[in-house]
Amino acid sequence: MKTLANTQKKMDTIVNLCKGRGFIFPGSEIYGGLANTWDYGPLGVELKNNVKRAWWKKFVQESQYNVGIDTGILLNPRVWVASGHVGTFNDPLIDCKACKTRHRADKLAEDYITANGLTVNAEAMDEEALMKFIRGNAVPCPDCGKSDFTDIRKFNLMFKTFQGVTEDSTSTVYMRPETAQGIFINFKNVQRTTRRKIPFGVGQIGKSFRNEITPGNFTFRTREFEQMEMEFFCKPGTELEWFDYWRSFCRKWLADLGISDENIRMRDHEPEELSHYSNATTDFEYLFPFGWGELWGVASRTDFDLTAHANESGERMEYIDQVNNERYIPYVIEPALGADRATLAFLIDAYDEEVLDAEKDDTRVVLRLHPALAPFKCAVLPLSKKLTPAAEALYFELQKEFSVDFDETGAIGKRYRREDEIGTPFCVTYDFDSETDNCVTVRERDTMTQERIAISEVKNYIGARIRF
RNA sequence: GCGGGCGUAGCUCAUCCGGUAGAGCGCGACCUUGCCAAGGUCGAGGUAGCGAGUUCGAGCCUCGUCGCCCGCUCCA
Repeated sequence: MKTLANTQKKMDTIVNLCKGRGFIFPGSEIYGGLANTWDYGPLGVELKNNVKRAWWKKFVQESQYNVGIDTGILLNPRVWVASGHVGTFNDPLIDCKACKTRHRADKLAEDYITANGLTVNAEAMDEEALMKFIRGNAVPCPDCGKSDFTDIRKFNLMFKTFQGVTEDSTSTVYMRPETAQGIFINFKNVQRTTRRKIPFGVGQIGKSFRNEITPGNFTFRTREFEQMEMEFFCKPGTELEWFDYWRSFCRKWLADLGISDENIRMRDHEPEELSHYSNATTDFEYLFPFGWGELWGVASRTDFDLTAHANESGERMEYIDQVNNERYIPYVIEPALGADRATLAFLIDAYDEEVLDAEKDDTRVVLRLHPALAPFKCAVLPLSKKLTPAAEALYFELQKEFSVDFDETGAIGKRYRREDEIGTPFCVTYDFDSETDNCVTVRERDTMTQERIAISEVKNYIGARIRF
């Protein structure tokens, strides 16, 4: 079995499969679309839900440490002051009128100051001061050398909207750019109500919004996206042990769901690359057709967030260890995974083209998805339309247990192919003998092998094979 | 925002010099077959992105507009 190389051609193939079979559609299509928005279709929503379910199962349901939460997309704006998003998500941008390139005004000023050995501080300048400095010193454009810039425009990476019916500044709220802060601000609520002792974690799945300047690469980078994040609270000094623990845990989760080892790499951030709040960060990168892209960021965030919220809100964010009679602000390990990216990675990794007969140009397209992720767990296929009523009875029965497809049109081989293409791991064929022997043929996607199974056993047979 | 490309059926595309739209695949029905695609017959589906202009006549020429894609700027 040869896997198609991860090329742009493969990306196009995946996008077409997604559009053609109902995994992912371009957003707002009948209105001509809306750039970089995507809608999950009937198969896509099953796949993505399964990815989320698989995450929740391992990170919350089965975890001895963790619990779940679901917090608001709209939070008090001060949350974002505390987290630093209001400050750092505002980049002052200007365009060079001569060569039409775009620059960050603060960077321009800073570079000019360094180059000319000046002693002023660009960081301390506000918008107006920056503009004055750039115009006053005729700071040149690094691309064309001229000094002819537009005014500064603020580019806020947070989506802004208004709470209440009046659009005045006092009612401004932001749509969260990450789910993490909803967890931090509920740290005390969760700890108190669950009576958890450190270490423990809180997981959350939900949408986040970032006004990215350059989205793209299908669902890899979109302005509206879904995250699966966990904040794990531990005692200061133990954070690097837990950092390693959760890195391995994440790695195993990916492997267990069938992601190819050679398509995953772990990249540790260099000290100078680390965010201001982090003392260690590892990116899990997946080899997408467009190159290595971040899939999962595992960061040791120290006590940055809880301390920031303590300062901004005036609330104490300490944990009181009653056994050892000590109190401290916990350190945090954060594994943050994009649900859309993960879904895309699973799709790409599962995609396979199997040449069955080169001469006849006969190629089987197979999505080798882990059965737990597959949109349909099985398809019920009556061998003849005459058998539809009896096959339907089985279909309705199985549907109570898991998602099942039903297809009565076309040759049986063609129907197998259709199911292969959408990753259905099992096909249940109801034939003329089924009427008398009460058995059906269960055909497997990966091996194309068949087994005769009693109708009463089908539910258990498949049920046992789709578990994760 | 700038530069480039594109917009005809669900998909891929054709339509020669402007003469009121066609194929393959896919889809559906029926027949045939009856466990691994492509058999036969029939069929559904298009205001050529939208608008204006030129012309006797525009998918094709001109202008505008909308949208998408690719690059660049940027991405705690």
